[in-house]
Amino acid sequence: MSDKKVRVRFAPSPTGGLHLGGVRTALFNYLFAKQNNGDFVLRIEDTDQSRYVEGAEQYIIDCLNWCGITPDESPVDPGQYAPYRQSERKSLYRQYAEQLVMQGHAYYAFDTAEELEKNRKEIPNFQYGQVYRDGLRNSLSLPQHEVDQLLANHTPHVIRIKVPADQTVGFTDMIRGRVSFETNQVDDKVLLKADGMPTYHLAVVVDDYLMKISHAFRGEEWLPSAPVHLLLWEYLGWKAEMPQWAHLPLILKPDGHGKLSKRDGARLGFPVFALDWEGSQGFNGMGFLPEAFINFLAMLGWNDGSGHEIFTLTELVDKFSIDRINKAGARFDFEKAKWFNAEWIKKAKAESLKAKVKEVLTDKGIDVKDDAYLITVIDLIKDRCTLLTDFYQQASYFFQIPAEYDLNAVKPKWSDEKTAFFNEFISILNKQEDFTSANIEAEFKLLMEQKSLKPGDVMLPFRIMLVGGKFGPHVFDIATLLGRDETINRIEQALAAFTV
RNA sequence: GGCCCGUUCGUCUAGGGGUUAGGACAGGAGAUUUUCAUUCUUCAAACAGGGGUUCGAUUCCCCUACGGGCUACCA
Repeated sequence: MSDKKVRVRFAPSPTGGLHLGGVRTALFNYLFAKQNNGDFVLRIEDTDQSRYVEGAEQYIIDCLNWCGITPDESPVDPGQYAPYRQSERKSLYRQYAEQLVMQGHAYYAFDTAEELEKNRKEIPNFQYGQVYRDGLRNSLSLPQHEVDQLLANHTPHVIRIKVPADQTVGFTDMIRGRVSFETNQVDDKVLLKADGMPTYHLAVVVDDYLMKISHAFRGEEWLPSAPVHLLLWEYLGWKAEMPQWAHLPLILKPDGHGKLSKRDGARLGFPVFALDWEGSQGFNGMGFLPEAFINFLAMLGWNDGSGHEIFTLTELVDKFSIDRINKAGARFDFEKAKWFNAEWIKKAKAESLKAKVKEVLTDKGIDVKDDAYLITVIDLIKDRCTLLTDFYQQASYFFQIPAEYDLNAVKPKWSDEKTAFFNEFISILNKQEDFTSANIEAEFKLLMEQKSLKPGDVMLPFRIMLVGGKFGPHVFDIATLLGRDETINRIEQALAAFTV
């Protein structure tokens, strides 16, 4: 690999969209490529057209872009090895499949789906391989003239790899080390389907070779099919150029058993997609910062050993190392994901949050006119927001009078003295020259003492008058920001509501 | 069933032949803030089991158990 440029490919299937595991694979691919000044290639795996979802391809690109990952080569930005959609490379695959047949490493199989179904049902541990292939309808078992006849008649058929007997094939995984398989356990996988499309097995080998891929990261679920790929690299005569593989640990369900699936999101109330997809809300829509999303995804199965957990994409590129990727699957923890987001919001400058917060507020019908005012508000409240959507609850009262008050917190203990206090406070505010937080607070406390009231008697009511509830930053800071007129207005409105 | 991969607090993990087995999230308690958060302090919480190897194994090896993945003309 030293004399070869690093080229890493990410090959998502557009049939199911991009979920958590997919984005993480993309991320690790990207980190490794960038760290080695290599290329990050996006190849779209649409071999099964029947399951293709309209718009999926653009969705994948949007997801990567949202995460800050830009492919060096992709269907929209092709490089010298274009095209990058498998469906557009269809003609390439047949010749290699036929070549394998010619060399005796593959064969034509004419069995129908029903016949195979029947065998699988009736024969325990049936697999299309060396044990049963002679009794099935293929170019190995049938006489040559019959095979020629079937082919001439365009009888539907597939091309299968002929897996050899009694061999051990193995490779060194970048994460797991030596992994090996007995060929006797491997079945004759289909390489070319009856419709002429390649299966993943053929396509991935041919494309990785033609696109000069040097390293390939994929999910652990692919490990069992590695021997087929190994054999293919060997039979095609490209063994020396086979990429190095890394099989990533799976992301598991937060509860119960198995790998994380789309249904888990709906069931447990968290996103499994980066962006909204097929009617389910993504991390973006739920109020996650892409920086936080990437950060927490990277830490799911990897760490730099320092104990640090907050990293930017750039830092990740710098620190990333394959040997620090874990072997075991990681359970997805939404609480931890939210913690990452809260950390990123706290860390962010108000200015960089502005556009996103504005969008959240606008969606809720709040018209933000003054950007400088918004910046001040964001600085005041961002430490108490976990998701971007929290900015609505935390900021709305800076822009509109509370729609309702937490009356339970004030009404039971309300008294005429308190009404008098606030009426008097209004007239003080009217006369006050400097409407600063400190001044208002001083006046408030002075009046409080004159009236022999305790802070507990009037501080909370004042907050509820301005905010509507028991939350938010220092109440006098809020009053200053609202301004004299609005503060007085809110006291008056609330007084009316409290004394009904 | 067969094959492959894995196994440290509830979760994500650090560590690695001799450690009080460390951190983070979540949880408990407290301080600060006369709101809610933030922040800070603090508590509880783990090496799957059995055999080896060794003066000594959580760490290395084997077995078992458990978990996961694959076993399609899906990826």
